[in-house]
Amino acid sequence: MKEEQDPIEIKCHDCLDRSCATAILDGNELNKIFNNRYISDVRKGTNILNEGSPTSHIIYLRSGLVKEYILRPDNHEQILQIIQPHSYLGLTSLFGDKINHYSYTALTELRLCYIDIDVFTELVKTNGNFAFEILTSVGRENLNNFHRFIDQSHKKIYGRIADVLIYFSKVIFSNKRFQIPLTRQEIADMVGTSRESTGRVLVKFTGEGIIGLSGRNIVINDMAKLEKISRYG
Amino acid sequence: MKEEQDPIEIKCHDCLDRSCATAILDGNELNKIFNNRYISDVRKGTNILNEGSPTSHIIYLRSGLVKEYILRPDNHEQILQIIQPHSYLGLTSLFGDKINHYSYTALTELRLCYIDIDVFTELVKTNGNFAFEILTSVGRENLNNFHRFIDQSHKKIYGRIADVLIYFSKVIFSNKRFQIPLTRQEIADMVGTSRESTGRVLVKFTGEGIIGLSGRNIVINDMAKLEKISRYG
DNA sequence: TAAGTTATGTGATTATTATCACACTTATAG
DNA sequence: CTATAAGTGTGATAATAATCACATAACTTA
Repeated sequence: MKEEQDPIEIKCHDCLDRSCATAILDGNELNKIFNNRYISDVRKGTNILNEGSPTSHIIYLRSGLVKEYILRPDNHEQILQIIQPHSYLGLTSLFGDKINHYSYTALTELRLCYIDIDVFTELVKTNGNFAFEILTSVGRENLNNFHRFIDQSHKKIYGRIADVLIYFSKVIFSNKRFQIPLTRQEIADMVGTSRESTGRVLVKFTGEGIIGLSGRNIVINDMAKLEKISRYG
Repeated sequence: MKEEQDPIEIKCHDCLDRSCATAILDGNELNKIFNNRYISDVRKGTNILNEGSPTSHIIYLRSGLVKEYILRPDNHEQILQIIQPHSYLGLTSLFGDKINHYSYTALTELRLCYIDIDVFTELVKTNGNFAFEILTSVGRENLNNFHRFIDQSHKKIYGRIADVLIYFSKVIFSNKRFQIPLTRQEIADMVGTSRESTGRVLVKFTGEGIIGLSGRNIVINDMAKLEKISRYG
């Protein structure tokens, strides 16, 4: 945990990474968060939360990428989503039984803010507009995840892998050229196939000139074709 | 729409079907709902909402069973969940873009309460505790659906069908003997397989004495075995 | 830099399930 | 109560992807 780049004087109010929802809070409320948060920088590969553990803090992701997953009975991971900066980790779990239902691991270096759960809950309960904002973002996130899942459930692996490539290119990196922060096994874990099948599909796409591939470095040469595969493959 | 059994004099406050969340509302707030709701009785097979339509009301399910589904590009339905009495339809969709993301069809006769969306939203925004309650139930519902989906995504059809049977027996009917309110095709639509495969599995289960089957009438003879299939099949 | 670990690629085989074609049964509407 | 539609069961075949077994490559770390 290093705080040099974020000296204690920078209050939540002035934080460049603050979430949209906090725009609704007044100075007083923001101070409540400020006085009950701590910043943590963690490195790639760090396990942040495990499913089944009690929720003591809301974790806000200021920078970096996180994978959200569950461990299946056969010891395979099922990756639910890649979480981007300016999101809260595990909000959904929070309002139920205060148990984390998913696990979180850092895919890159991260900067996190831990906010005390009671303070956060208090804000939700006393500020209906804030609650509404949080509701909206939880709802939207759920909808996205759900749709991705449903979508995939009736696609063949070609379509599923195409989806992952499009997702990273468009949503995460906004670039046709990117370095995917996942192993082949993890890509497989996202779409529910085997490592071998995943590799085979990537090699096939490369052979057909749809993508360029070198280890984890990927270039999408023919987005139109990839989208077609996503739809009909 | 018949209202004989529910004369206009019965206010929300005295409604036997009212939701848990409304326990948080005071008399004044309940009256706001009362003055902006209407009751509708619909029969089996009625389409209540279509995905893509704008959300004008919150619909509260007082009695009956509803299927929530989306239409996939290949014109097959994907059933997301069977909704039981005392739930709101489409809450998740509500807080985002005010567009219904799922379709709803009555599996049995229903009694519904339509509540004006603006009135409902107002209550959420002005009563943080109510918001919190709604958040909690949305969160829980999402979690359940999500887990069911993830669970199924790595199971073979035997396990999936077993899940459906267990679900109806335990969750919906609390009985080992029940009449499933779905066609074979709809069971298939719940678990993402084909009608034929679904039928074959049911016949196989019957042959092994795990269930008794006569049309839509089902008895679970060997719950332990069914649960084993759900886990390892 | 060497040794060990982790990640990846590839072929052969097998398991699982979709699909097609058709017979048969049960509802539903006039 | 009959005609039409909707729902269901069954066998044969084909498509899809998992699994296994092994070779190779790329990272770690002492």
